Amino acid sequence: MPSSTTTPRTPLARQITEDLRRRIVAGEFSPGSRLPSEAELCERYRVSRVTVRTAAKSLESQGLVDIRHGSGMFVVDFGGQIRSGLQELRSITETIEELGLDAKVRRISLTRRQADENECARLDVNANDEIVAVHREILADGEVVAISIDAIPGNLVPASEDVSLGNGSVFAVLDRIGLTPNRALAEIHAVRGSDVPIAEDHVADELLILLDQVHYDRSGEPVAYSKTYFVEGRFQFVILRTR
Amino acid sequence: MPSSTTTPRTPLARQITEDLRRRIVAGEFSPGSRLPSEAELCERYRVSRVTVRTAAKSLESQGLVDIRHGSGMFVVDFGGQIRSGLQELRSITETIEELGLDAKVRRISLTRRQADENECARLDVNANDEIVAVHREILADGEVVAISIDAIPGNLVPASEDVSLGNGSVFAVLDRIGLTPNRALAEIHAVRGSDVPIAEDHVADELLILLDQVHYDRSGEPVAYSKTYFVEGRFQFVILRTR
DNA sequence: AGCGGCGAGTTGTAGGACAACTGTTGTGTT
DNA sequence: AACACAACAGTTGTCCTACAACTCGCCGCT
Repeated sequence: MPSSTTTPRTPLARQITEDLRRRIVAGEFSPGSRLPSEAELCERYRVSRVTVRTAAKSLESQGLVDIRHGSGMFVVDFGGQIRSGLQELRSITETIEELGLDAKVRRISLTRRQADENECARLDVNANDEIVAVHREILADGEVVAISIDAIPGNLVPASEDVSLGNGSVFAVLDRIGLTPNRALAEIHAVRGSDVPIAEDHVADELLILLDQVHYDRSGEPVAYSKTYFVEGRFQFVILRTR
Repeated sequence: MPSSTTTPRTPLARQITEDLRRRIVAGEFSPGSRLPSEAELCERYRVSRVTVRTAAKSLESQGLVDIRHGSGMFVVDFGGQIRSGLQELRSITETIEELGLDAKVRRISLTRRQADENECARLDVNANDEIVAVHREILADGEVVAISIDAIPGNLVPASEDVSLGNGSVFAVLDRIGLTPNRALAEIHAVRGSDVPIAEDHVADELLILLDQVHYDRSGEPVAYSKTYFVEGRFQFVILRTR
């Protein structure tokens, strides 16, 4: 491994993808309307058509736009409202705030302890290895919408970061220590409130959706294992399915 | 509208995307391994690099491969097994069969009736318009894994197709009448077996995951509204979340 | 009015060239 | 021997130009 690793700049195509995505979800282009042609976007961004096309294709496979041969690129129209989908890897609080709600996080506990059997398998660590476990409640407009358990291998997190783990986003901490997750494998399950290990009394009779996911960094190493229990009816999961 | 509309051929890039996808999920390239370089794929498929790159990018945004600048394209490794994700728009039976199970469909009923309030809103049809409703059970290896209700606006389906609707895939019928869905907006809910309208007795105590989705064709028109109830634990939902 | 073809505009594909990045290999220094 | 660094080959990212395929409205013809 080289001694000094300079981080490569973000590719142009990705920058343009992000910019267009922001503009679309911000409503700059109304649903159903046609976006500027590839040629126009080339001038606008001062890049080649290849780059614009790469960005466009990316948006298409995200389900945000529809590219029609010979006709143009159109903003997908889902009855007037665009919602944030589950397939994009973003923090829960971010998603809540994008819906215009007030997001709050309450830390319930933060402990360093031995990994259990399940966590060992998911995170690919040895039995008895230490992990940092954070239990939290996520509130939208003062109402509990989700309960989460995040587990990170202890050797990845310096003890100095422990305190900040419970406060802000787990993503932010992972970012800071250079372990940005760029994909996750998520299982979806339906569970009863009484089966949630850290549930409060008032959810015992509720149904919840469990998002059971392992986050991987760009090198393919698992960096976090999280179980997030969403209270049915208080948080709407949406998936854009394509093709 | 022109009198004769010839369907355009499928773009090369899409064909290559599909072929590579099949090869990858079939295990032709082992997880973590490097795929042939773009230049090699160009020769293999006899297409330009633009086309190969378009296909590659598509696979990347599906979460199947990881493209690394200066290094190559690698099959994403999720602990050794690649599973079919929920974000791809394919029939349930196809998905089951890809997992190596024996898929069967049992039609419970097929009726033409007035659309209810919910269906009107989702399908954007007028109250009292007729719809074709199909109730089915989907079995994997003889066990019921899902119960589905599919609703299609009656004016879209010639009565001659009614009989085939209950037997094969709903997708196949929609294909035949030129209404191939190319995207869907899906909500995910957790429900009790006792809340499933057409449930058998034996699922009353089970939990189910409801996939509540509207299918749109390429022109953006809703062509089908389906509610699919999956028995928790018998069908594993997986989502690949990226970036 | 209706039909049909033409043509401008747009996306899809081709081919060649160079820039940026990665991993390895080799070389020189300590 | 161990380490730092330069060179290099291989790969993906971007650019340019040109043409093919497709869509849709315009216009003239019947």
